Amino acid sequence: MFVHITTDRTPRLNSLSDFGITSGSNPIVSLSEFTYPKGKVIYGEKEPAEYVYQVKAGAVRRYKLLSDGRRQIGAFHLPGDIFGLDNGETHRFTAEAVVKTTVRLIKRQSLEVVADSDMVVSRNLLGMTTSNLQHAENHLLLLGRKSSQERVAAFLHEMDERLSSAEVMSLPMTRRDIADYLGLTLETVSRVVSQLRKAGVLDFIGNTQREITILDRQRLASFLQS
Amino acid sequence: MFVHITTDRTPRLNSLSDFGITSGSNPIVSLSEFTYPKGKVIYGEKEPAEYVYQVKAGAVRRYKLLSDGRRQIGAFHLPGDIFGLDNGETHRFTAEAVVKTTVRLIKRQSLEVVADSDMVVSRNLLGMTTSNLQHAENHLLLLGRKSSQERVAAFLHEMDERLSSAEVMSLPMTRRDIADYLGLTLETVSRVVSQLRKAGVLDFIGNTQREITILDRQRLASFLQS
DNA sequence: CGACATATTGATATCCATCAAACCGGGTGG
DNA sequence: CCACCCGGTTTGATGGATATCAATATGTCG
Repeated sequence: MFVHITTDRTPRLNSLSDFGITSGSNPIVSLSEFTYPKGKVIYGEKEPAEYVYQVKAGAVRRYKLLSDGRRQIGAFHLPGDIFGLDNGETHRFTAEAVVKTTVRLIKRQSLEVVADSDMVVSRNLLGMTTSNLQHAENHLLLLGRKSSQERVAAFLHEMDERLSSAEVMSLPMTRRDIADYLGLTLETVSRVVSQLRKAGVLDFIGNTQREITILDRQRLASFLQS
Repeated sequence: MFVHITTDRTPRLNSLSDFGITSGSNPIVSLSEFTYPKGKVIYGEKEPAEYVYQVKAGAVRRYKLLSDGRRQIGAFHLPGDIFGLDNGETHRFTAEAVVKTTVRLIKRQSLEVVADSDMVVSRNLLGMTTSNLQHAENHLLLLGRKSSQERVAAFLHEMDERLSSAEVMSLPMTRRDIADYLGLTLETVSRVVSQLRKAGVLDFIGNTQREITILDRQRLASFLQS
């Protein structure tokens, strides 16, 4: 269906460790790079899992859809993150570029071949899968039992840790994306953000609603509930 | 904190394959059995992950708690299921016996030692972790985006597949357990079950509300939404 | 049988969704 | 450079699904 490796791809020879995977023997495997425009599907749910990806620049959302269009985003992937490692023949999510995004990719099969003989790589795959699981498990608690305030606070806290450089975080995703990650509507997300702003917990920077500073991490954390 | 291996434990020598794990060399590792009464904690969140468990008889709930008591059950484990495989030093959930439950257990460390040299075992660990992840991913969609009817239908569908023997399924868990699995209240679960009963989709058997027959799988599936 | 846990059902409240309008910022083209 | 458009956001008014509170019914276990 989706041929994501098109004409302008730039194949490179590289090492697994550049992909964030340490290897005992550190063999050379082929890596390539590709850039997707904003909104482009990188792979679709149930498509054969041919590649594993690492975000080089930009952001990716990974989601499931119900037949009537309801969407649940399972995770956002930011620079450095690896995604698409489904340990199976097909992808269980759709992956889409949130903004213009450059990824590096590696053939799943080549990774598996190495893993079969290299215990270090094999352990790495298990480790990555485990951290995906851990993230999903925490998200279950959020989706099943937390209030809208707690959800938004948790999201901001997560993003603050992951992409805040120098006091300001620039959210690549829309309110709708955030809502679909948190199991809310975009209006509810917007209202809670406004509340937090009025409460002096955060503020917008300059003239955009995507650039946010956390003014009071202490108080933000107090909305978290653990 | 919790010493779950007490006096009456029955250590046995056994093979990994009896634990549902195939191994290339199939070495002998020690397995023991233990029985927990209804409601007993098997291990607590953040406790060191010393053992991996397999349900022999009974049922287990695995959950996280918020400080104010809100509970999210991540999974139920039924006979044959393996749980407690957290691939890390500590457990990320609390595990509790839903009813009187017998488990077999294996030292995590011994499993890891084998996995380090046996690629087949190693792949098995990855496979189990992946299926946990897959279950969690589907549950994210349910918790984030499905209606109470869809949730209860999905639960009944899951249980029908997993523990229905000969037309009748006997649910070991209470309405509260089901609610905490589905991110609902026990009253809402009860109401939806009543609806489904009035609609002729299911019925109670004999004189209990825990023994259920699905009368119309077709119609149950129509509540599922995919 | 009695007592306690669990389940059902009803009445009401609450949080969040939905519907709707206005606003804002960025880009485009006259 | 301004006017307009368009995607995204905010804010308001209202509704609805599910939570909460409460009473009754059912089931279980000593």
